[in-house]
Amino acid sequence: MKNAILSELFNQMADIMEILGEDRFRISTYRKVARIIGDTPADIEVLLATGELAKIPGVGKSSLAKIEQFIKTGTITAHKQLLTKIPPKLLELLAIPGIGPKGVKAVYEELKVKSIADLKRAIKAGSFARLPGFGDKKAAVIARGIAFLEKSTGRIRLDQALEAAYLVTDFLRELSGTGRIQTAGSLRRRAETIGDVDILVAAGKGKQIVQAFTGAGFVQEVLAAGPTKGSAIIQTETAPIHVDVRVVPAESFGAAAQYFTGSKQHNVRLREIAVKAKLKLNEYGLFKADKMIAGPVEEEIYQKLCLDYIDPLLREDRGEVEAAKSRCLPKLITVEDIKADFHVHTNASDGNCDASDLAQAAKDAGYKYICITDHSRSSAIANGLSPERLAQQIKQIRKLNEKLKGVTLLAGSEVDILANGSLDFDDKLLAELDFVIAAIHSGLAGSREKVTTRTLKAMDNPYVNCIAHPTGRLIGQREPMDIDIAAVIKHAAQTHTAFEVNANPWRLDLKDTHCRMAIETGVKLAIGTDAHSVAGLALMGFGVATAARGWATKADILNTLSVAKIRSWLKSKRP
DNA sequence: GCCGTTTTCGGCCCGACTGTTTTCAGTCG
Repeated sequence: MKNAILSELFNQMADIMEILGEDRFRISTYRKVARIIGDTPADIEVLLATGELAKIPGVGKSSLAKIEQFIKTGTITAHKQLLTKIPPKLLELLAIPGIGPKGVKAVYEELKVKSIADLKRAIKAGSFARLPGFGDKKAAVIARGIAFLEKSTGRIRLDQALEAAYLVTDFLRELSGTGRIQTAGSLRRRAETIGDVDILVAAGKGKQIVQAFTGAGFVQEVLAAGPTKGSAIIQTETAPIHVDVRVVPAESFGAAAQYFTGSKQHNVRLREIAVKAKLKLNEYGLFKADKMIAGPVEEEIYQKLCLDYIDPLLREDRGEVEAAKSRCLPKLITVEDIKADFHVHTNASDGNCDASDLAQAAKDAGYKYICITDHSRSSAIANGLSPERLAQQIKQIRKLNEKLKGVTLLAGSEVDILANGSLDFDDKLLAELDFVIAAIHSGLAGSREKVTTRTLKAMDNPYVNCIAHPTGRLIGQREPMDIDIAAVIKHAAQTHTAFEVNANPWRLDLKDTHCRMAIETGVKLAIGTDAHSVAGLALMGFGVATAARGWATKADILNTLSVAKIRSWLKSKRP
């Protein structure tokens, strides 16, 4: 699949054009095309061949020609030509917080800086600060930016961002004079990774609130502190995290929540609609001439723009604005709809509690059933169960069920898909189980053909109900397998196999766009926390949010079925 | 480069904060 590299090439062309100071609208067109290609789960080659690509708004003749040239030849002439105009390493400077295209252009032309290493030397030698328009303070900002870039791994996981958000919101709540507090930005949208944490607070005295925040004990470094915005690096248990606190007047709280939740692209769409209706939309409200017609309440912004309210989870400019206009947004899955967890481990394999603990915890969470899915024998590191131990566990679970009231344990297994696509247990044993999830745990770096074939073959087994973490990625740590996602989704629909949405914030696998593709193909999703402890069950919300970001409704999610209905759904695949 | 319910040419979303300024450009979100 060439989507990622192609998206990168368009972004790179935009970067270079920015440094060269070319027309900004032209540049934003390149960025838009990059985003469209990067966002789509479908293979760009297929989209091009079927003519679908040409139909996407924003992709015009010129972009289409470049994409076609890349598919045919592996390069884009325009990209190559742009690359001759600047040293390629110069582009890495754009990642430094505090320096943008104009700054990069200046240090390149005036100081012959060609890389981050060059820039560091120029700052140290003092030549950077002597450039017109720059100075000692700017030099210090950039030096800090480079240090931050070098030590940070980039974006953080959802659980880390939430930890920071709780820390700061709890602090703000204790201050006098603060009203409503709302998390915004990519965290509110539950994007899979978070750049920085945005928190809104309604209050009159902005400067005081900002000063209190930037002076708090958890603040490591203050980046900015004005009358409405404070920006700081804060120290959490897991990582240093960039947090922005914005103070807004109560009458603008809804507009600010809308504005700062984004995404950027979603907001652009909304402001375009506003402009066409001769209105102005900003973080203070929606205005007709100078009169505010919406502001305190977020829902009213959408209402006054003649749109249905769009859930933050959908605000990515992936068709939600059109759907809101034509009143056909999906009714998204919520945690309240969830009646089960499909993926948990006990101390029989690598978990730290037993099945009865999990049953009680599931009941406490308001679930009707929970599926015990310990590892199979090939996952030796995880103390995977032998056939004998699994048979034993099934008996135990049946016995435990006789005593349980209000909650049911389903006997399951997370069965390894072996190198040749066969399963770790034979069919006779699998037939004893209520729910079988198959998973690849080894050979994840295998070829596209190999990992795809393994998964396809596993789905052919009549006892496999679900594929766990289908792409195998670990966010920020391990790339997904090079699997043909379109092919496996199609086969899942044909074989009546569900796909897992692994709720662990390290995984979120399937991811949002793949969830959407599965749903559109008619594949059911089973959300599993992959919990190894009672506390792990609480990760469910991340999985629900990921599915909802893929436009999932209650009907798409197996976790919403009653025990009776899930049993009958599971039987329908069996011989 | 893209697009069209005022347009096939002339537009294309909005504001805060900072630093180096003497009224604003650059960067960021």
